[in-house]
Amino acid sequence: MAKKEDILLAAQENFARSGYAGTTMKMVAEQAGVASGLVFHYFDSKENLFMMAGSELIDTMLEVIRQAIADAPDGCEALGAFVQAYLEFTIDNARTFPTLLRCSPFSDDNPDLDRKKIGAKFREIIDIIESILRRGILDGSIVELPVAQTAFLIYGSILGAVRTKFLAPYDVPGLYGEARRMIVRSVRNPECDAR
Amino acid sequence: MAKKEDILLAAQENFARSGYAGTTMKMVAEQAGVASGLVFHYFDSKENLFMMAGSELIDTMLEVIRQAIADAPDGCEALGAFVQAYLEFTIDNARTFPTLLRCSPFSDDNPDLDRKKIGAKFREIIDIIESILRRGILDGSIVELPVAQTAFLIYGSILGAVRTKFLAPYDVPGLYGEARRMIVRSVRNPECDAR
Amino acid sequence: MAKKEDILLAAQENFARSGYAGTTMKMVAEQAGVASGLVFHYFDSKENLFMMAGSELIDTMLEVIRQAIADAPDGCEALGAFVQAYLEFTIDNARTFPTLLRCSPFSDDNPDLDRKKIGAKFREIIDIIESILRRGILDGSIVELPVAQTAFLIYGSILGAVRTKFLAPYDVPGLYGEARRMIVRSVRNPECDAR
Amino acid sequence: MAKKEDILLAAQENFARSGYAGTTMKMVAEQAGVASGLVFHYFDSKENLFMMAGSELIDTMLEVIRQAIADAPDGCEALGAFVQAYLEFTIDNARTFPTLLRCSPFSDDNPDLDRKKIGAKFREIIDIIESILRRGILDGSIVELPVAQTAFLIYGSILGAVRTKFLAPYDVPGLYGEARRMIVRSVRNPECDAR
DNA sequence: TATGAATGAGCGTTCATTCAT
DNA sequence: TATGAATGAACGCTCATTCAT
Repeated sequence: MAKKEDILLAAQENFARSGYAGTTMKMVAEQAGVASGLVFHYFDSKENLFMMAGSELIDTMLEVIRQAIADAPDGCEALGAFVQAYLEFTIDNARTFPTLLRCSPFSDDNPDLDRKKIGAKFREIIDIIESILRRGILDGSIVELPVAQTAFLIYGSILGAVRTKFLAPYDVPGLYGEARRMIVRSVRNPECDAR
Repeated sequence: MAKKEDILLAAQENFARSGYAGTTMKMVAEQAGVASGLVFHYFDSKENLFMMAGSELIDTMLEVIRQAIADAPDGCEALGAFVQAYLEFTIDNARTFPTLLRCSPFSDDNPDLDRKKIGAKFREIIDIIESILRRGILDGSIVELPVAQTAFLIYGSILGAVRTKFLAPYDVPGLYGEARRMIVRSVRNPECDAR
Repeated sequence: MAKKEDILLAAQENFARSGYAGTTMKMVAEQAGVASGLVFHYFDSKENLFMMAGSELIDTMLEVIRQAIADAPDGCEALGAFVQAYLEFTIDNARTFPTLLRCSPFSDDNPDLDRKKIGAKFREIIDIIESILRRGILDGSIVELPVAQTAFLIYGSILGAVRTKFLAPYDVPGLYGEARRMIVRSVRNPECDAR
Repeated sequence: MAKKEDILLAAQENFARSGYAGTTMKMVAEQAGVASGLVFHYFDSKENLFMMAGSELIDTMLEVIRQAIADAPDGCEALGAFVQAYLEFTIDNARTFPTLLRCSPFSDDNPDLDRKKIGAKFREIIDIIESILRRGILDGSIVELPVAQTAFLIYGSILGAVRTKFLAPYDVPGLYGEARRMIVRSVRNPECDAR
């Protein structure tokens, strides 16, 4: 049983480092310290292993995020807490997180992959942002705006920052802090006294 | 001569559709209507073909963008024009543009690829945004903010919108218009009367 | 397990018959009756397979030769035994032996090949000849001569005979017997009463 | 016309350096400073170019050798002159000579090559050695021995020395001088007072 | 004579997957 | 549960050769 978890962790690290095409089942098996056959025994196929690796990450992340926004006093603060929790999660899981980037529906890693199942989980993230926005509009901390589009754009902005940090070869100090500020600024109601 | 261009176009479309790993040299050759050897004759290797395909796209795009922002009256308007030109370019080149996403330094397509040369061209885009921001801060149309980080974040936001439109399986009507509005809103000086 | 040996034997025969460039991995796999992937599974690359094929041959040969010269009463007789054992080995292993010719450092088969490891084993052969010569000079059965150069020349003469027999399209009956006689004659001390 | 000679020289140097399989027609064309098509225009095929390159070399060498042995007083001296001329030729043409090794019927370079025509020219070399041996036996400077086999063995010994010098990674100072001495010693009539 | 664009068969190699043990 | 031998389709790439100009 422990070996199944070893394999999943090895997969997350390898997919994070080398992408889907750049990761071989043998690499995963070797890093996990098992025979390659066992990887198939537990995970059936490379595609499935990839999705399982991503699923486990996103489940963990959703839990962390839900806790982080639970106590926010208003929508605007909830949004700030959301962004912060998301960005912190990427840092706390720096060795595995890029797998989540790669298996997301916004990724360019491998367009042939069937992302239906995992797509639903990413949809949950968007839905959380939407509900935060709605709450903020209701309580006056966020300006009137189209929640559906804005939710996608906010998520896109977060991913933009994460991609810059994890994938691009540029060193941009203070990027994450500025990202949070900028996102909040782009939706906050100026007549509100928050933050 | 014409065949060289046929190959480049076929490459741009294939890389856009199927990604780096998902595109084979034979696919490119077939779509271009040439023997596979000719692709190597002109472009030496798959990696080089990929970079050439991206280079040609980004050169064209840079030219379009520079013209678009040339006549803007102030920094804030220039930023709006920049975003609009970028997004329009992705629509006008919908069949080839994703190649640019994939060869960018912010991509997760293939981490082993050497993006040095093309990275410099993407750096140019960031630099343009930076100069727009500086101009806007000077002329009062944009609030005081750290230009380096903000430039990256704005570019990340644009890419977020583009990824949502081109890669993700969600249909979000009006996304591009809202993206422009949101980006401008996140930096505009409210005391200014622009737009 | 048995398949690994099948592959090695098939490689030895193919490299012997067709040379390095003229042998394809598919030819080897087919003759061995396995899938081509298995050849790489066991031997990693064509170059490594070539070297392994040669190594196995030379190890076997060195053993045979060392036994053959063990009981010689003097240096001159030892040299005769050496030459005879070498030549007999080429006949007993006629279908595989040319591989040894081709992977030797004296070969013109493929100058790009890294012959370092196998070169050391060929060096052992030269060393054996040197020690035989020294012994013969000491016991008076061989004339005074520069052992280093002579060892190389004797080995070269043996190879000359072997090349004539295996590679050249000339039929020269009695070549091997005459080769042995001539080599011994070229170093024997005439004042000695041997043979 | 000069270009044809440029190509031939470039071929001789490339085949010498890289062998038959390791030399491409493009390499030859580039070194000769011509388009690849011209190589085919003059030489039809790679195999033919190889043979032409070898032929030109062997013709030149045969001429040199014939002159060298013309004035020898007896067979044994003629043999010494032959060996010396051969070895000197390899040094004077160090950059091209290995091509001759590679296209000889004693080579392991490429067993599929049709060496019929060039084989005849190498046969001439063997015949020269045979006639020298016969002359020496007649005039008493060389011991009674089977001329056919011995001619092959002497040529093999010479090639052994040349291979050691040109192909093998060993540095053996004085090898050529010792080769000549050893070859002569292996056939000279001791009752004769020569050299 | 001279060019180099164009062809396409064939190569070494990789790797997801299967399966006997 | 666990191994790793075994498969074979598919890939990037090479290069001798042809041919229109």
